[in-house]
Amino acid sequence: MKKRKFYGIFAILLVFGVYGYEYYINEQDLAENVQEGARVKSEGRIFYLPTSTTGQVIHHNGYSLSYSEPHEQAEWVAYELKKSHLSRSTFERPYFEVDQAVKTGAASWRNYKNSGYDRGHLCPAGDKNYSKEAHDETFLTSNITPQNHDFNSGIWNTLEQKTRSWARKYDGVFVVTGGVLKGNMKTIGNERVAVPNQFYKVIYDAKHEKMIGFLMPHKNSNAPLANFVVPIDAIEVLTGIDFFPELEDALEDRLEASNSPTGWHF
DNA sequence: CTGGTGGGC
DNA sequence: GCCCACCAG
Repeated sequence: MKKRKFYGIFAILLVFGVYGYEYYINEQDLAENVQEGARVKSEGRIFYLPTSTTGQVIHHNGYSLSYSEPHEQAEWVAYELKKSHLSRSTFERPYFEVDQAVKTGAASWRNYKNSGYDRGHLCPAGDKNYSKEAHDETFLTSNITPQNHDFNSGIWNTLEQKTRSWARKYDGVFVVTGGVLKGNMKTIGNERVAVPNQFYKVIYDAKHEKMIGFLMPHKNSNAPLANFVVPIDAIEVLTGIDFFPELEDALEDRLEASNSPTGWHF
């Protein structure tokens, strides 16, 4: 066997070996994620979900959500983004499916057809590329909200990518995200899916005990992400949701209202 | 990465 | 309903 050929085969085996190991590790992670009531037990840590203003909390394998029937979308979606979830591989986009776990009936994807709005993921598919099952689960309509394409593919996408980079840098983060379902909103489709005027994202770094919140108008912007940082409390007042109830008091004081919270590297 | 449309069977 | 090609920020 020639040396070049040997190294070629060796490289291929190495690549498959690494991906195989990551797949094995991720499957173990999924099995360890026990969900009970309003709590998610993850790696020995009890993670309290946000409060629900709608009374309809649903747990999927990769994320939980609180569904607002009047707005035909989730008021929040919450999940842990582990460092081990980050993956270079990707999966083919499946078709959107109505979430059968929503007892009041989740919105149909047809509301979005020719609406001029994207079917915008709340929990991004890009955060779930560690397995096809987890990836496809993000294509339930309960995880979707109407978004301007420029916003979705613009600054919102930038924030989602920054979140992934923080998960890599800080060894995982917890994420809660959604549209602000308040005030006068446009609707789309027969089921009148509300188009939020603002979107928020709350990110919690459990390892370093720090938290950051973003509030963005529903329009694209070229401004730096740091310009959209707000105190978590401001998002709570706006939405009526309590994020991370058991941690909030201790961390809230530490989070300054400034545009560059300590510890978060932009 | 984030998404869309149109055509064929 | 599903799959494919092709498109844009």
